[in-house]
Amino acid sequence: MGVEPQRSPRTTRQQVAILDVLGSAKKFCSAQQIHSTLVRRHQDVALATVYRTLKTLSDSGELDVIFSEGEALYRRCKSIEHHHHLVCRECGVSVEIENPDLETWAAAVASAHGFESVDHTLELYGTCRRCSSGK
Amino acid sequence: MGVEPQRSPRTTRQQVAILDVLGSAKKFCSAQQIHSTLVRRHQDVALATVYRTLKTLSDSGELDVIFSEGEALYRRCKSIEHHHHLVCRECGVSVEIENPDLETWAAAVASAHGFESVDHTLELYGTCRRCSSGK
DNA sequence: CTTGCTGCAAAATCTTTGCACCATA
DNA sequence: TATGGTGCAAAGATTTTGCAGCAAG
Repeated sequence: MGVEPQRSPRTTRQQVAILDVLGSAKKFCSAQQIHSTLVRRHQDVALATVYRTLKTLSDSGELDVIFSEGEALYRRCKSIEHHHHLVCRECGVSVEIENPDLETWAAAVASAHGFESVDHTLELYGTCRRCSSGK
Repeated sequence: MGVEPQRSPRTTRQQVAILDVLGSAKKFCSAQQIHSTLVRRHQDVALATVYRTLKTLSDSGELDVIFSEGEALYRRCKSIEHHHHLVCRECGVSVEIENPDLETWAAAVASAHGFESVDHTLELYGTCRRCSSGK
């Protein structure tokens, strides 16, 4: 078994601020967006630090990452279990969703083609009620 | 319904060369990889043209795109129907797979949360037989 | 001939990294 | 006070774009 990546041994003002932004966001955010939010809140953190922190946190599994249009988007999720998201294309709001059957299906398809240690990515993109009524 | 994006009105040596590389590839390739292959084949095409052509082709639906680790990977697929892929993390070989039930599930989950015009991305990543036996 | 496509180079993004300094534990 | 974390600036990587010239139809 692989060893779980460790969390940093020190708690800093910057990390707290970044986690705070992620905690109050119900959407996936890019490093740049988080950085802007921090600046707006007068809690400046260097962009490089935002990137480093997000990488560390996602490596340790504390953040979920999705790649959209060439950039990484991060979100702190409630569930630690494997799950997926229903994301609004307009505003980015996202809902955590589950699909237990998918695991079984994925494993079956994989072994049928001789693939091992299979993993999967699944995200749903749509327009949320608020955004579709807005226009 | 939306109008299907059009294919370019002119057929050029460059486009043919790019489609040829994609046609002989059973894996998802990045723009850079396609460019390298073209150079290796002495069919040089400017990198910018490769990017432009790939964008045009994927916009018109002739190419499937997936984002992996921050870069776009393209593949010309056999089926025009909506489908997914089982991709090898090591060598990139991919197999086209289907999951009809997913559409139904996605639509249900979406409407349950008030989302409209939902779309989804699903890709399986694993290690193919050749790669897992190789090492 | 027309004008869409290409090549080239510059630039825009997103992300990473080297290094000196700061601050947590 | 030791050393992990941070800030800053520079560098890397991927992708886009402006513009002049080429070439398909």
